[in-house]
Order: sequence, then C-alpha cells, then structure tokens
Amino acid sequence: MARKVTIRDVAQAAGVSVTTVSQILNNKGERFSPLTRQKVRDARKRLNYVPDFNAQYLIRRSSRTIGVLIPDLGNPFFSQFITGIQNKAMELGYVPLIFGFDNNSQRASQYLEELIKRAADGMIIASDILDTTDIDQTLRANHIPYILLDRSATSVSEGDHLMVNDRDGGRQVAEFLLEQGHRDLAVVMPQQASLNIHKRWEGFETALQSVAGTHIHQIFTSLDKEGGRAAAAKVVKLPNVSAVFAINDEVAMGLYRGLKDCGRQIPDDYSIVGFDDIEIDQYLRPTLTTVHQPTLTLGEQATEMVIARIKSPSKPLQTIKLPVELVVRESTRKI
Amino acid sequence: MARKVTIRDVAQAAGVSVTTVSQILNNKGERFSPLTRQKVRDARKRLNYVPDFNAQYLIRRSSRTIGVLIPDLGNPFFSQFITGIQNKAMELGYVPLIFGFDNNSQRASQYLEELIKRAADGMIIASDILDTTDIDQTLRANHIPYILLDRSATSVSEGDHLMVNDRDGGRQVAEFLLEQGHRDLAVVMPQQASLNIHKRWEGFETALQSVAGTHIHQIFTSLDKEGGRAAAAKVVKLPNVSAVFAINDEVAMGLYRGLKDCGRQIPDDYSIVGFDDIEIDQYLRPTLTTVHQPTLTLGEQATEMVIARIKSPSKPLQTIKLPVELVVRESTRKI
DNA sequence: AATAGTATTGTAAGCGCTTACTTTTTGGTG
DNA sequence: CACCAAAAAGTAAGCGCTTACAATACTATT
Repeated sequence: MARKVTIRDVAQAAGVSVTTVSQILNNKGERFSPLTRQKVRDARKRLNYVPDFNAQYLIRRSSRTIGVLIPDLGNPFFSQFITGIQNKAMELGYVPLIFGFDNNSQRASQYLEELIKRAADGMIIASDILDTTDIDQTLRANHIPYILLDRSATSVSEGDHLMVNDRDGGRQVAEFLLEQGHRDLAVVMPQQASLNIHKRWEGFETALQSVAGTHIHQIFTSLDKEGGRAAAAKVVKLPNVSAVFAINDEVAMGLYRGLKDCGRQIPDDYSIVGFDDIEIDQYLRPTLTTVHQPTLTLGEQATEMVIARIKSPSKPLQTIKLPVELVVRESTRKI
Repeated sequence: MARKVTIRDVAQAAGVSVTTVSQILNNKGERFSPLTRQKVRDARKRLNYVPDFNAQYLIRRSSRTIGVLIPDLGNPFFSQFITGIQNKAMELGYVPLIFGFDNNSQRASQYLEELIKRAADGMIIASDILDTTDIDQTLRANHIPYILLDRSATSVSEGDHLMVNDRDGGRQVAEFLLEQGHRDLAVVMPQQASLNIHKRWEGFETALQSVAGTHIHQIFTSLDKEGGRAAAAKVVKLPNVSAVFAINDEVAMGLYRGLKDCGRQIPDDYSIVGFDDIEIDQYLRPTLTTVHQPTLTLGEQATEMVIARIKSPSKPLQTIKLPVELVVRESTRKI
C-alpha cells in the first residue's frame, strides 16, 4: 500500500525541517518568518497532509477522545442521547467514539477493549449486560474515568453517577392512572431488568400498594418492539385490565401493534403509558402518553461529567439525578 | 494523570524483556519456554495490560479500521445500515468508527479529517452535503479507499460504486398507484435532493409521463418527519389529489401526523406510499406501504467492498446495484 | 574438553511526531 | 569591522511498540 503523506514529505516539499513544519502547523510558529510560514502552509495544502493521530498521541499522551458504548443504536432514545454527547463533546474539543453493541455482550467487551486500546481519555457506558466488576477493574487499572448509565451505584463502581429519577417516573404513572379511574393495571417489562428499569417498576408498585382495590399484573417480555407485540396477547387474556404501563416506549409501540392485531382500540379498550418520550411518540396514532426523559441533557451531562473527571481526577465525586415528567397525550383516557 | 500500563510494566513484572512480552502476547512466542509464557500471561492479567493501539499502528501500518460517516443516526434507515456494517466488519476483523454528523456539513468535514488522522484504512460515506471533490482529493492523496453512498458516479469519484435501484423504486410506486386507480398524485420531497432521492422522483415521473390523464404535484419540503408534517397542509389544499408519494419513510411519518391534524384519514382520504421500509412502518396505523430497501445488505456490501479494495487497491473497479421492491400494506387503497 | 547445534532470551532500531535545546544567520552598535 | 543580541531554523531524543538480528545458555557429540 502506498504510504500516507507524512510530515517529512511536507518538510521536504517546503524545503524546511520537520520541526519547522510541526511548529507552524500547531500554531506555535511565531518565531518563523512569514515567508517560511507561507511555504509550509502551501505545501500542506498541496499535499493534503493530515497529521497522524497515532503518532501525535504517543507524545501528547492525550487523545481528547471519549468512548461511548450503547446497547442499541436503533433505539431512538439512544440516538438522542448520542446527539447530546456529540454536541457537548465537540463543544469541549473532544471526539466521541461510538459503538453500538446490539445487546451482544461479547461484542460489548470487544468494543470496550478496543476503546482502551485506542486510548480513550474517558468513557460513557450505557449497558446492563457488561460485568461491572470487569469494567471497573480494567478501566481503573488503566486510569480511565467513566460513567455508567442504566445502572446505578453498585458497590464496585466508585465513580461519578448520573441518573434519572426512574422511581419517581413510575410513581407518576401510577398516580395518573389511578386518578383516571383505573384499578386493574398491567406492567410490561423484562424479567431481568436493569436497575433503572427496575426502579420504574418499584416506583409504580410502591405507589399502588397503599391503595385498596387495585391489582397489578406483571407481564414479562423482551425490551423491544417485538416484546411489546408479544405481550399484547397476554394482556387481552387478563379480564378487567384497563390500563397498561409499558416500561419503555419501544415496548409501547409493540403493544400498539399487538393490540391492534387483537382487534383492540387504544385508548378505548386500553390506556397505554410508555417511558422515555422518544420523538416518534407524537407521530403514533393515538399519540403516546409517556414519561419524558431529558435525553439530550442526559447525554450532555454525561459528557460534561467525564470530561470534568478527566481534567481533575481527584475532585470530589459527583452524583446527579435528573427529574422526569409525565406527558399526557391521547393513549390514555378516564374510565 | 497517572500513566497507563505499558508493555514495560508487564516486562518488569514478569522479569523478562519487552520483546518477550510482545512476542508472547501476539502469539508469536513458540520459541519461549512454557514457564516464561505463563509468567508473561499472568503479569498481563494482573496488571490489566491492554496494548496501545496508537503505538502498534505506527509499526504495523494498518489500523484495521473503517470510518463511517452518516448524516443522521436518528434515522432508523441508517441505524439498520450501520448494523450491517458492524456485522460484516467484525466478521472480517475490522472495527468501524462511526460518526453521525446530524446533517451539519461543518461537522461532517471535521469528522472526515478525524478519520484520516486516525488512519482509517477505508471509509464508507453516506452524505450529500460534503463536497465530493474535496473528499476525493484528501482521501486520494492519502491513499484511502472509500465508498460513497447517497450519491452515484460523479466525474470526480473514480472508486467503487454501490447503489440501490432508486429509479426502479420510483417506477414501481407510480405503476402501483396507477393500477389502484389514482390519477392525481402528489410527491413530497426536498427541493435540493441528493442523487438517490432524485432518481426516485425520476423513475416516478417517467413512469407517469406516458399515461394520459395523470397529474403530478411536487411539494418541496425538508427530508425529515417535520418536513412531512408541514407538507400535509399543502397536500390538503390540492383538489382531487388522492395519493401521496413520500420520498422516504420519515417524511411519510410526518405526513401521517400532519394529515391527521387536518382531520384526514389514511387510506380513505389519501393513499400514502413511502420509501425505505424502516422497521417502524409495520408499527404505524395504518401500516405503511413502501419500497423496501435491503438496508442490512447494503451495509454489509459496502463493508465488503471497501475491505476488498483495501486489500487489493488495484483490482478492477466494481459497481453493484441492489434491487428494491414495493411492499403493499394498509396505507393505500383502490379508488 | 572443545565444538557445534539448538533452545531461549535480549538488544536496538525505527514507525511519525513533538519539543527541549543547539546552531546558524541577521542586523544593529560602538 | 568586530561584537553581540535577537531572529530564524535545525538537531536529536523519545513516546510504546514490533521485529530483524544478536547473544547467551544448554545439550549432545566428537
């Protein structure tokens, strides 16, 4: 393979030394004459020289890179999250390296290793399938700060924490449905739920426990559209149930489809509430009542936090919990 | 910042030289005694050593990386496409570096430069906003093979080509709508369309031109949900129009919402056809009639092509055109 | 016991780049 | 015109790693 253009090529073309080129292209060239500066810039342009990051890193010891691990790039929640990361990262002069591991834990650890190899300065990991102890060990040994999402404080992870008030979201859903007169409720969620998902359930359940005459039916399924669709068949078999809490919007979308296939109407036959507030919700028919997460902010915050940690590794630990809010749309009704 | 674990640390811990460590960890250590091998592996594990990619690259001169530039990670079409890329890339031992530039051309060129810096072996670029001449020059000067999507053969780009038969897709839509008895048709599309989008229009228009008594109304809008929504208001003002061709599914989704806001029913008042066949289509009400693109395959093919080109830079150029197929669902009806 | 071969490990160069330090050139001054 | 400071440009080391080559330690053979 033909070689890439190197700094030496530029130096030669401009008739100067490599130092000169390096200094000038890094804007540290005050000491060089305007003529030399011009010659170097011209040569750079002519040869389309782009400095090699790998070589640069070796000296600078900073990649200004943050690694991002995402379970599912197809989930709009995460693409929104990523947008937040990108915006903030670029603003602060960092480059996000994004990997979607499609809920495949083997691929996840492959990518994690890849990010360490590539010397990411910090990481944002949204995963409930990677072994946190493992992550923590490797990352800690290599002094790479990171933020874990979709998980909360576990004993091993002593880093910063960023979370959303999932529990309160669950509570809000419960109270709203009660207020609308629903007493028989179903919840569609995975059996092996990550911590954040579980908290939604907890908040929901706790809020209902104290109210006499209510019944909750748990329906276990996978955390995606197909899971929601499959759950619909089980929902319709439960007599009396008038409202369903889908633990996230993807599942809610699946429910929409599944219930329709069973010939049921939303919200006439069932009130549906989701969680996340992804963009599509407003394009569904009926539009989806859901719990709004500050997804963009979440991405921005996560990025700010890692970068702050990168810059001062020893500053006091931080925990941020962002609020959520129920958004009432058309998929729910009073009975 | 505390240093990362280096090969020297491992060598010291194992009481051997760095060569020994390097050879053994790269599986070239047959010549070393089993004892030494074990010592090295133990030390590696104990210290959580991960070799520095940047240093490795400097010698190996191969990053086994392919860069991917995507206009909009939020568009399910692209997340599907990316999944195809990831699968194939991993299978062939490459790592995809993915950047979504959110239709921001400045950010796009920033990322492009970043990818060159990071020594991507090849690139897959899906963009209609980057200046192709620019891309071509920089990439060519640095001997980086690439595949351009959402564009077809332009005079500057002399690389391999991968495309989808957009023109035929447009034709299929036209013929289907004719067959269903529609004569007054609207097309919702951006005014500044990228080549692939434009071909959908061409195919559509050409197929209708020859048929007497048909009318086409072009409605220009942006290529996203919001654009489709805005277009609805214009659609309802056109008397007689009974069918709308949304140039992609995102736009179709916007139309769904906009038409509903105007109190119109699909397919009773309007038949709607989209393009892409993203997963959500089947979750919409009514499900969307659309042109199916082999998105996953597209990603896989693109990856295969760049990698093949990386391996043999001088093999004859290749052009692959994938077929598309109309999928009839519920959003269209006979009149 | 000297030699040769084999098994095992180490030395050192260099990838492309930055940077501390050194050298050369220039021009002003007595 | 000798001298010196400032301006301008270059030398060389070294980042973490791989690898061609060199060196050492054994073992077996004569």
